[in-house]
Amino acid sequence: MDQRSQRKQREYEARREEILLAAERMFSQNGFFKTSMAEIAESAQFAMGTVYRFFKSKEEIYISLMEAKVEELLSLLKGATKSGPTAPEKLREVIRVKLAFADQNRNFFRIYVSEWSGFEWTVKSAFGDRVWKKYLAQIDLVANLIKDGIKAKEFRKVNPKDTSLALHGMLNSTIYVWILQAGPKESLVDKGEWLSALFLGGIGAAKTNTAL
Amino acid sequence: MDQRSQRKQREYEARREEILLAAERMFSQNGFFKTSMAEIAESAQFAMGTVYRFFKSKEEIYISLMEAKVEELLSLLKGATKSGPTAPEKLREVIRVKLAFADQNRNFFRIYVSEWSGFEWTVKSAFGDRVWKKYLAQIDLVANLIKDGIKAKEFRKVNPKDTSLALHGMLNSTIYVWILQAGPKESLVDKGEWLSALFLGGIGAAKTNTAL
DNA sequence: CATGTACTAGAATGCCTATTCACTAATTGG
DNA sequence: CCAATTAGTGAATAGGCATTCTAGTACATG
Repeated sequence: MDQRSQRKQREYEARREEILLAAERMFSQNGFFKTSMAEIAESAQFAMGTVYRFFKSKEEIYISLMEAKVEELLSLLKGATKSGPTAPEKLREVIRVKLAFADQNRNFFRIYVSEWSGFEWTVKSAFGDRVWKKYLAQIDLVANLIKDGIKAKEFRKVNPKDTSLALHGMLNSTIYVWILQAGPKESLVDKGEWLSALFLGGIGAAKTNTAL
Repeated sequence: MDQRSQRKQREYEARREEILLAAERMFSQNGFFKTSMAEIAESAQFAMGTVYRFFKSKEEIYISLMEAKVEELLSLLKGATKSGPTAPEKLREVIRVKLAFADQNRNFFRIYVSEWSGFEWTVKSAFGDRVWKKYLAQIDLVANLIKDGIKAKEFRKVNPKDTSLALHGMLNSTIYVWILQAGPKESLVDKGEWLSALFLGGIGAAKTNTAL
């Protein structure tokens, strides 16, 4: 009996997951508005009525999707900020982790980067708000890392939050164009090294910056 | 007779312009999909039918809007790349110009940054394609500047295109968050200096990079 | 078995909104 | 001042799509 209901529970989750995966596929192809519930249902191999047993609305699907992934990324990044001994090393790990995640989750990132801000229309809803806050949490996380680095004199004095923001922008645009253009050959993660170098040392021709 | 038709011409343009302005207002508030033709018409103080005398479709309004602005920005940037004597100085000017433009065109930038890529759904149409190309032209413009700087040993050896892309990402995310959060007090352009410094010298604590 | 319960299905509903249309008002040239 | 052309109007049309509803099916329970 308990066994039974456990299995049920698992199956329920599995189905829910399948719907989310299907939704991710469709959203990443056509964006939120141009994806219809019929398409999601079909792609998940369920009837529309069934989809509605798992999610109250199309928006809820979308938000669930975003929230789960953003959370996952956030926790990965948290791990990264605890990796190496010095701030620069931690930072490099952060960059690597984000790129690797993007590599692994192209569909999601397509949505994420292209609509991350397109929240205009959702931000008001309590859910969208939560996702947005988690995005800001990522920025803050790295901002703190930078702050520590400054204290340790590993970084020069900059505004941590602005700097973190700039870094994320750098990464996002790199990721986005990579997703749009790259075949599976080029590795995104490979760009991590030089992005780190760029961020740490800048583009200037000065005597090699040894902060690395 | 000729005089008359000139005046007509001018008035026609003026009305068209008003519609575009109204559309910009609405799109920047609610995005493309959540803005209805009725709203645009009302905001422009015309009837819907009239709007359709000027534009074939909602999409055409949107694209016209984007195209005009992107073009303007592109030509401003072109000017900037011809400003100072050295590449780093030109680069600083590029950054300043883009920030100033964003400052002046907040509504547009709200759309631009949040949907720049959201072209998923339009990119196929010939128009959207043109806009996208002009965006890439901006990237290339700066990439060339960087290439020149490398030749002149003012910059270290980097991949110009990737670097340009990273710079634009940095700027875009900075701009976007500024638009979302700032009251009119803080000046966006003021951030130009340190963004230049960040990009040229990085965040590392090394001996001051004198490329500036 | 008989009966209730949980799932699944996909057609029907109802709303929303881009676009068109039949009409009125203005302008123009003679 | 009068056709005739052009500009402007907003209600009607039409199609799309999120959501709901009714009905059928498997499965569990007693």
